[in-house]
Amino acid sequence: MTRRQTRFTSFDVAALAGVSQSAVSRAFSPGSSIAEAKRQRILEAARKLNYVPNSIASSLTTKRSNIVAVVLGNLANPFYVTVLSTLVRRLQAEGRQVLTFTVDNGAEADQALMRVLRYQVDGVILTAAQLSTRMTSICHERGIPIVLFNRYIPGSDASGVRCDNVGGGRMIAEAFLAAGAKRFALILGDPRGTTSADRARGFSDRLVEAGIARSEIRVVEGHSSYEGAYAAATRTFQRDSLPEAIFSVNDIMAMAAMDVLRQRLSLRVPEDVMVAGFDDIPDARRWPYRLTTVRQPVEEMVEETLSILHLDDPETPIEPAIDKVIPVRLIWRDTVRQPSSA
Amino acid sequence: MTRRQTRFTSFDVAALAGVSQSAVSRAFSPGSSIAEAKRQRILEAARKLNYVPNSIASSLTTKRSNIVAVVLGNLANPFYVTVLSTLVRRLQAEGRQVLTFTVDNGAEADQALMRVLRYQVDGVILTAAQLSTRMTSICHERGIPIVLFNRYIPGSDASGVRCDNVGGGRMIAEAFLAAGAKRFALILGDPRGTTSADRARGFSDRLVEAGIARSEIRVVEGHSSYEGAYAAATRTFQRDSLPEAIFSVNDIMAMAAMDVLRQRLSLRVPEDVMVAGFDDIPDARRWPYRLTTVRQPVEEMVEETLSILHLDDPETPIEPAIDKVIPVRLIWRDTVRQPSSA
DNA sequence: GTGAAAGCGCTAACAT
DNA sequence: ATGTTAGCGCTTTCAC
Repeated sequence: MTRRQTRFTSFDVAALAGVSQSAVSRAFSPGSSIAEAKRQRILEAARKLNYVPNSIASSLTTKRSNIVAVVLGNLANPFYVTVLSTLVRRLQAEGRQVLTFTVDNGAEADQALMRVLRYQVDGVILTAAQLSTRMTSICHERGIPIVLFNRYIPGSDASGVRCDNVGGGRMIAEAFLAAGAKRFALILGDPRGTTSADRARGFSDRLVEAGIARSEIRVVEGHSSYEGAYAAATRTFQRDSLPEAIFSVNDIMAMAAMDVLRQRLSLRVPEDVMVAGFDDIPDARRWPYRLTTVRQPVEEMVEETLSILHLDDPETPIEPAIDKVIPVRLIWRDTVRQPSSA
Repeated sequence: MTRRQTRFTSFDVAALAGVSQSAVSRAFSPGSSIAEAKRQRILEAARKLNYVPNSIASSLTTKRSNIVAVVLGNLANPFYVTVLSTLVRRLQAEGRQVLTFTVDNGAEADQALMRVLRYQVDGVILTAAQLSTRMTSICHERGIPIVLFNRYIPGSDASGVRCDNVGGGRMIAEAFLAAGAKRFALILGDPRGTTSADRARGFSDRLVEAGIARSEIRVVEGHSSYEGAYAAATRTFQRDSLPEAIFSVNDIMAMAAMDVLRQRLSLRVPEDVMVAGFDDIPDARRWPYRLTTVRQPVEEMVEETLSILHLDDPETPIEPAIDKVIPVRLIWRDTVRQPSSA
């Protein structure tokens, strides 16, 4: 089987249907003025030739590709899998394509972006990566809107959508406080990301407000991954010096902590140690975790992201950086003792 | 901030560098004949203007987009997350982009493909979806290679890469047999896919060869998802009529079965009931599952897929449908009793 | 090695 | 409503 060199073009269809080439173009552009009968004839001819318009060619003239780039950190954290699949489903539904990129967690996305820009993408959604301000201005110069998903870059003029990370951290602190905890541990994620830092800050600040000394909050670097947190928890937690409550800035690390507690130290959660996470990923909702956590409203965040992108009306000037913060809520499950009053 | 209408083109760079436009093109095409000094001067000018070549325009002439389409079922099964991320990493490394598509599990990918074809993609990788033979011939007509990942379409002339599903099913049967099991259950996945059917067939055939009556193999529809399998297992398995060994055609459903067994029926695995899966997803490797399973060699399967795609030399005629089957191996963990001899 | 010029397959004025 | 024409930003002969 050899490859045919040239696929059919609108000229071929035009010839077959006995019309002009521009008529073919119109037949495939919703809302353009063409007689319905003629359009049908053209569509018929197109079907015979298995013709579909060449988007590459049309992008060249319209300067719109209908492609959106999504830049992700690694997919080891199920939360970002949910984000990606929500984004893909949503964008596909409105007839757009998704160009997927991964960059190492916390690495600069500049290089990836540079490559993406060649494709005249209509917009960029960036999650889990750093971005230089030079890069954001390059995008702006070209009129490519870019929105940061669940992170912000201090001092940057890029828009972003995120959930209330600080508020979520506070909620966990309050839950622990209500359960009477006095000694805490805090498992941190990616040190370069604002997300982890914000959640940690909300948590610590609330504790300090309640009169807890900072020295009563042990800080552990979990590196945002199950493995990283598992190793760190194994090193840090010993039967003789245990915190009463552990807050992990994401669910995947909270699961690792629970595994260490229960499997290696034969401790019970929440009776011996309480644990809480952040994200509300599917895995942590189920037995044996049933994790108390803060839910990120992914659907809503995605809608908000898309609305900031303004994919429909590219003429809209890119808005001055907006920073949309979406409220979160606490999901009570089984890993934090709940005061009976609640 | 308003959007500038036109980004810089090779003409702008040429003007700034005092050369012809074609020189600029050459400066960005590795291996084209241009004096090194001149190329540097051009690159310098390009940097000043933040110029990057427009891939859309170049695709129009070269007929190659450097884009590969990946069509996936839903991402709820972590195995496909691994596949996607391996594919993305690998393709990115060689300078290609990935256009990601999802279609409902088992649904036809025809429509998605039609859309993808507009983008002159250099190749298509299809996982977890059905495809009409009409569609494969349309791709072939256009010289777009397509490879089926972990599935095949009987009677189709599309190439495919898959692991030895039948062989893997047999391995599990043998493991169960060696442990002395006599009554079995088999949790099926997507009824429209060949993958689930092949694994099930290998399993059943081996048992029958060993003298087990087909009536001793209870078949359960798990619909390929955790939730589906959890519901089915809850309905099917009761304390008074239990199989001795359960084979689930994928890990995610095996995890669901274990959860039902242990949490709802208070049974022990493997002491009371043995369980085995297929895929070897990260989650199932860990406590509390430690699942005995068949590992799919994803990296190898991806390499094979890419090599069949022949992205580098598009002139190569598309090979007659090749059906590459990669051997698998059994990963012994804790959910199947292991004869001490082994 | 380098520049001029002819497309690639479309869309968008512009006529009619 | 329809056809004609001029690009979109590149790559690629083809001369020189």
